[in-house]
Amino acid sequence: FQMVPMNPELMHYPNQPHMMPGYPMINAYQQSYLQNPAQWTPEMLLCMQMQMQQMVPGTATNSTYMPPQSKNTVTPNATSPLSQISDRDSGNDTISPPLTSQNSATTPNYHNQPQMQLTPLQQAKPEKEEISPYAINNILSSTQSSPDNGNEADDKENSSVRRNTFPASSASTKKPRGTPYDRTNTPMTVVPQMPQFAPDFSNYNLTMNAWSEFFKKDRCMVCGDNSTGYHYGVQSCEGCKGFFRRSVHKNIAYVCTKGENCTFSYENCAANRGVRTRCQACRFAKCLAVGMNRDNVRVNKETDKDVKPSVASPNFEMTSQVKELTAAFVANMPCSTHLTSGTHAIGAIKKFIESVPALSSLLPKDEKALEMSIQKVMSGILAIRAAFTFDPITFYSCENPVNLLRGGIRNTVFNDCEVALLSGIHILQIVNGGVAEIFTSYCQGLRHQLSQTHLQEIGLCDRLLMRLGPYLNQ
Amino acid sequence: FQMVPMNPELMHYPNQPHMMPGYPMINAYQQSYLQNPAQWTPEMLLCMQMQMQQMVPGTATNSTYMPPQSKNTVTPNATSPLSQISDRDSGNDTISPPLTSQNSATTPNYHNQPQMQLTPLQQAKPEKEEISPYAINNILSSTQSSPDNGNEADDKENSSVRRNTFPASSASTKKPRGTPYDRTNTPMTVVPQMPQFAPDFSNYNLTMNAWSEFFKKDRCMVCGDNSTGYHYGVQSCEGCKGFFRRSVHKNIAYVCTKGENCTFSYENCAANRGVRTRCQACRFAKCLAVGMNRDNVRVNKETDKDVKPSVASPNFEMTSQVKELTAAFVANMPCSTHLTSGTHAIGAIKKFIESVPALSSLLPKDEKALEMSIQKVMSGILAIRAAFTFDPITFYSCENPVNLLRGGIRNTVFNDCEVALLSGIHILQIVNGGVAEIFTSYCQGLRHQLSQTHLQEIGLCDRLLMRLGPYLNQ
DNA sequence: AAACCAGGTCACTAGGTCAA
DNA sequence: TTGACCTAGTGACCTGGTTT
Ligand SMILES: [Zn+2]
Ligand SMILES: [Zn+2]
Ligand SMILES: [Zn+2]
Ligand SMILES: [Zn+2]
Repeated sequence: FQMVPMNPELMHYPNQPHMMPGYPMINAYQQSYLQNPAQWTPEMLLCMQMQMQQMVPGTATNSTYMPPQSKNTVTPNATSPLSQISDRDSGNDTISPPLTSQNSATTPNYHNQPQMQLTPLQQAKPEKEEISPYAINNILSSTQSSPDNGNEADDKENSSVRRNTFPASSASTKKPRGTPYDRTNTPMTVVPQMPQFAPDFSNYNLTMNAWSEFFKKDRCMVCGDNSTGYHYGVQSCEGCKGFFRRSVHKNIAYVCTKGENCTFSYENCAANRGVRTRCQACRFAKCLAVGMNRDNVRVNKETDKDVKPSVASPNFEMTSQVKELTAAFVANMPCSTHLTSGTHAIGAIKKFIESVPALSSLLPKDEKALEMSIQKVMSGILAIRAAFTFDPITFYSCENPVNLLRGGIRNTVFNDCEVALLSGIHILQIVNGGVAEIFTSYCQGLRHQLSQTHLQEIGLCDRLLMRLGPYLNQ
Repeated sequence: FQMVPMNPELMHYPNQPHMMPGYPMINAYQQSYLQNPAQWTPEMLLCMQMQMQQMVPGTATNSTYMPPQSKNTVTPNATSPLSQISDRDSGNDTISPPLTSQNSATTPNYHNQPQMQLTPLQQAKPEKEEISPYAINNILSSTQSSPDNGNEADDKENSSVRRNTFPASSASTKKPRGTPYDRTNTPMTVVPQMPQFAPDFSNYNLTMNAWSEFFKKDRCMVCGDNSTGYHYGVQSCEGCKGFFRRSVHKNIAYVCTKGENCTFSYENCAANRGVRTRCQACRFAKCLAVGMNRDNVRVNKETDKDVKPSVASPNFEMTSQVKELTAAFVANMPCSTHLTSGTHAIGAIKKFIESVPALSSLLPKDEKALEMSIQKVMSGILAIRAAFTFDPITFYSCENPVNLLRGGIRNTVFNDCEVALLSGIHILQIVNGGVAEIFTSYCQGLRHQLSQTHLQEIGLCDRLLMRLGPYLNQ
């Protein structure tokens, strides 16, 4: 594979997406999004991660370990780490002006970024040494900030004198613990200052390399920070892990005082690491929404017991029917899976239905009739997935129903249980009109679940239920 | 290492920088600066801190967190506590006899200062106990200072009796909270009154020791006070932290009405904690300039939706002196001109100086002596041009000074006013040692100007000023 | 025995307080 | 309005038990 040199004909900035062979497409929206770390949400990051993964194998989250509940592993592609990224420039905020104060009209100096010519599918060297599990510091440690003149290659710059920043303290690149916010003008700014696309895309390779490197790291499903593995069943960072543990231990019922008007609601609040500490209620709700499991928290101290569960009923118990449905969903088509084709989808749905007696008993036994029924419900199920999970469903165009489903909903990331319930309810509506007794049970389960995880959104359950069934099939 | 005794031959005060082995060089600007705490800016202090750090290891601010495994190498070099600072008179707002009441023209009594003979690289003792995070109280409480002879190891100094020379009322060492001004409304000097250089530098060691001790503490990037850690992303003191929080919460639109006369503005902002009329607009602007992050403030009240976020940019006006200088520069040797030869340069500089009475009055009237003086300043002026304009100065090789001037500066293109001021300041330093009143005016004008055009680069003015004068002529 | 994930630790920094 | 002091989280890092 040979890197194609930049062709000015290809540059359609900013209106047209920019394409490079071997790299995913970047359009104006994505670009502006990526260049503003303050707005990053884990949903968006995961979405782009997936794009990146398809184009640049090895970018995927290759965490081999899976939480015990859901062992079915995904990892579709072989993980081949790609080019070495020069995130030397990722931490260049040691010299850059604080971005926050006066970023009004300052044109970034694109050409001061170090020049690296890397092909996207290049082979990588092991890079094994001194990898900290706290991925933040991995980013940080690679930020011996580049000097102003990126042209001259001064790899040494070991003399601490050379640095341009003010605080003479030869700051250790480690982030101090317990500091939710980044420091300005220090190399320990956590959100890496990613290289930006030059207007003429002359630094496209460099930038995309940095991004694919960034996306190699697993993200916290709650706040989008670097995750340190699975905590309470969910990829999450140390902060969200500790926050969830403390909350459950103390049995705190947070109340978001803003409610519907809360400017800190999901998308603004707990959704990204810059503001995750602003509203505890929304953060905790998000924790639950992405599937953090209270049961994984070991509450064995009696000091924790005496505190009464106050407002929100923490001990929500799934009915056996909901449990059954969720288990079947997780076993056959969990949210973390990507359905790659129509055949794949049909097979998964079929197995899913067959594992739920309450559903399969309502469907025809005949193989061919069953297939027909599945065909009828599939489009809806795919739309649900596309709307409320990270599964991109690339093989099927369902834009309209997805828009219908997502309309007016703030947090559009649902967990396995919720998606399972939505799918089950949709199936029941289609094949049975919703008259079965199990239908009511599912609806109650969904309402209950949503009241836990989406406590902000009054009436969410009703809105969702009204959109399922025949509506989805047009 | 043996301390070299003071050699009167080395003292070229005030024209030449003062050098001592093991200590950084002090030039006229730095000296006058250090001796006037009312003018201290955090940029300048940090700049000198950096110098000090290079020469006196251990002066560095090593406040960074060290992970426990690397316990071995904290104090990499010998921290030299050097002399205890006797800033009794620093917190004198409550007790305050001496300097505040009649500090009109009192010559400081240099020889009453404690005599300490310490080598700059001396070993330090831990000095760990009872360190308050509110460093002001540390300064205040350190009035339990070491005895006069630093030679004898006074590890204990537990007796509160042995106190230092300065008149000490052993009153409560705690500073009352929230008192920017004392009750008599006189300027309060929380910034400690450092020992000053005697005219003959006979107390050089003592003074430098005190300074290196002073520079060990982290400084507030906004006002130069003792910082208590990072607040909103920036090393800052409790006062600036609280001020920033309140400002963001209330979303106040400050407006500076004073322009250049404002005491908290960029050019002479900062350490003037004692000045009665502290300008909120300029303080807030400075907070933003040094990188304080609005997003770190958790705003949860909607009390203030009405007030518009303000820019709070004070509009400055050039003083007549700066105007005069700039006009002369533009008329005779503007940046757009290329000086083509030495003769050309000399003629232009001569006409430039002659058009500025404030300069020409300081230079000899005699034609030949004037020529000599111009010869002395020309190399510096040419270096300034070569460094900061597009004039190539092909007829004169000045690579080293140009590199010195440009080092660490991002935007090295200055305008006419700035180059004129730099040239003027350089001339003053060379021919006059920087003692003329116009010198201060030019420095303020430059700071002022740079704060407008190079507002990204905090401390640029100080860095530039320290490089002018004798340094440029080697 | 290596990887992983519970709980725990404690330096660190938000907001709040209230005398001045 | 200010700012020295306070308290309540916060999260990078650790340790120990469990799984592979
Ligand atoms: Zn997180
Ligand atoms: Zn909220
Ligand atoms: Zn301050
Ligand atoms: Zn002002």
